[in-house]
Amino acid sequence: MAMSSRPTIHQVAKAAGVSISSVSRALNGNTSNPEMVAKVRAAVKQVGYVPSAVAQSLKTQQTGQIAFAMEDIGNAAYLAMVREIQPRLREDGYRLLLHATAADVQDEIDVLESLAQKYVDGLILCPIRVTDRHIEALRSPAVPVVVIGQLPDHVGVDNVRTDSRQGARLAVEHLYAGGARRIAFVNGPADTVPGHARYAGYREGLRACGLEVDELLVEVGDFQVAAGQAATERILARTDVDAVFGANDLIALGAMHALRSAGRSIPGDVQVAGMDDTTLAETSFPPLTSVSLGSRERGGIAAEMLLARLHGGTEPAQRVTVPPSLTVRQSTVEVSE
Amino acid sequence: MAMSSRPTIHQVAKAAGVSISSVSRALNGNTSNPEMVAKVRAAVKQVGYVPSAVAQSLKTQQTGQIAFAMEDIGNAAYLAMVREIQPRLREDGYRLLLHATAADVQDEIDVLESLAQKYVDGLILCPIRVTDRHIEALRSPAVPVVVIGQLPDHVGVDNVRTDSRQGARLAVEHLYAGGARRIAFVNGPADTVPGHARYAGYREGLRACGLEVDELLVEVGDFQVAAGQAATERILARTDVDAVFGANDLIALGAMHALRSAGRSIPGDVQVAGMDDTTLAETSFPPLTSVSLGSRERGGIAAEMLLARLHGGTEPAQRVTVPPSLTVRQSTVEVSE
DNA sequence: CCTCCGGCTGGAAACGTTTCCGAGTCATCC
DNA sequence: GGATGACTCGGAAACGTTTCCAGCCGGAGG
Repeated sequence: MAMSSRPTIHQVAKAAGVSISSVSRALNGNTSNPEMVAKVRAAVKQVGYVPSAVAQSLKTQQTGQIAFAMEDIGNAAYLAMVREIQPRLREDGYRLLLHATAADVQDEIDVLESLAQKYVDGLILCPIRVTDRHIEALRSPAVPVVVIGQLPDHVGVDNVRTDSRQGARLAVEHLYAGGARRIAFVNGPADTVPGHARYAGYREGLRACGLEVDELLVEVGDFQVAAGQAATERILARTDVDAVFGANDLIALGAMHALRSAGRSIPGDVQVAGMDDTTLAETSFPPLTSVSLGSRERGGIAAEMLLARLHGGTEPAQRVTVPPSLTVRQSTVEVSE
Repeated sequence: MAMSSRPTIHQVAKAAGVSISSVSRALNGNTSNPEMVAKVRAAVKQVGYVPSAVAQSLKTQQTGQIAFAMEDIGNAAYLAMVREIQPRLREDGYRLLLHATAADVQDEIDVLESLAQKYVDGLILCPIRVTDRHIEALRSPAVPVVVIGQLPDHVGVDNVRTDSRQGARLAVEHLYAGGARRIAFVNGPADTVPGHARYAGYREGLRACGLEVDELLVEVGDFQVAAGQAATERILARTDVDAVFGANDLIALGAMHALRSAGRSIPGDVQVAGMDDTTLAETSFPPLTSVSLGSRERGGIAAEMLLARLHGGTEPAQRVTVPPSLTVRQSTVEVSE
């Protein structure tokens, strides 16, 4: 168990009868002498040498690691990103470090500040809120950072975002087209960036359809199934609806449960739409119409941007916007034109 | 952007007018002189010093990182583990590294062998198959390893497992108690450890209930919704069933879709049960009865075991078995006794 | 034949810490 | 008052690599 410590490059050098510099060169392909390479290879195998990643990092100033920080990996949107990011990074030989911040601002700041420890070569960050302290910490990060999500214009950081406001509007318009006139909205916390944008999109969509905003139709909870269900029940208790738009798929799922319990059929009596287009939407009953915010795509793009920086890209900070799109399934009424 | 490199302990020493050893001591709490500490703190703030994690690692031989390797983070069972593991590790100051092996044996071996690079202090591994090469690589790992899943007895590695065979049996017996006599089974790949065990448990359960195994009732796909749906359709096309047991929740969800399409009510006409007791089971319609294999719990235990090793635990390899339990929801018939 | 040049090799200096060890300071105790 | 001890601090070695540099050798050219 407590083996003597692993062999170092010195033992290899001794076994091969050459200097450590020659071993290093042979292993890193900086030698043209095939004999030397063979000798070193043999010695490596003989002593069972594996280079120390830490020592290499110290010398080369690269760790081969990239961090991804988000609220909670349990959230399907972040999950989709991870599933896209990890393989891409791996392709380029990077390992992935996961930070779950639990939506704690201090945690996010900590992550940003700990970058100066240089334990990773780069960071992909999904802040749920953007505070002044975030902006301050993003001013000159110790390593390249890509932010996924909304960000004030003046922050000079690579950024990939979507337009969830526009997405919310799409959903509302679709529900309207399907015949809905009393469209309820169940939101997540209003003081989060997504919560704010989705609410704005909801109102915008109503206005575009010529409908008034009726606060009786709006409820807030968090971004979870139970909250969606409870919020929908509150709405049903006080007014009539013919559609419910959930600020994410979990909320919409909760809404479906509440509606079913109240004896409403979907989409016959009430249409339901969600947001994020996660696998939950595909597999729910009935399958849920959902606004796709391109999570996978955003993850992939963020990874590409970060890798480009790490490969020496030095152009000014980029910004990419992934447009939302609507995936229509059976929880809403589709109008063929 | 390309700032001059971050200040080192040397700049701090110079700024404070003391030696680097004093700086190190002051920062690590090995100094009793408060003046010295104050002076150093001030200098640190002044030059904006943050210690290099890499250099510290090299010197202390610890990285503060732990790896978790599993098939696919998209799998809800692994997700549950991660959500349990990450906060626990974080409590003790460890960062989490994620490896998704895509069920590739070579990948898993690579992870094990790369441990010799010492880029992490420990590993939690969820192998989907256990080959001789696994066992060989586990013989004397460079850092402590905890395996989640079945493992031959003679492998001297900390191990936390569940009894999915027993779990499958529980499900079958529950379906039988609810009145089912033709209980179909939709499995994942039979050559995986879970696939094998669950099939064995299914047969065992039937036998315990005095039922015969009818191969017409058994189908195999992979552990996904679509496969579960397709497999269920194949079964329905050739025989009658009054219950379907899916080898995981995704399969069971697919089965529910297939049954509904075929016009069967759940649980009236056909009962359905799944396995893993993921959030999907809670949120599906109707909520899915599912066998819990204690994923969260196993993750937590694995984390504890690993941390115990890292804190110097030197007792022989432990094995913990988490018993399966049944979570009954509306997709099956409960018999009150 | 001597010089110059190019290619390999080995020694040594980094990378940024922690920690061992010896030297110095000060107070205490005989 | 001098020796002894307890403490603190600075220098230097170490952790395991990569890479610069100088030296060596052989071959080619004058």
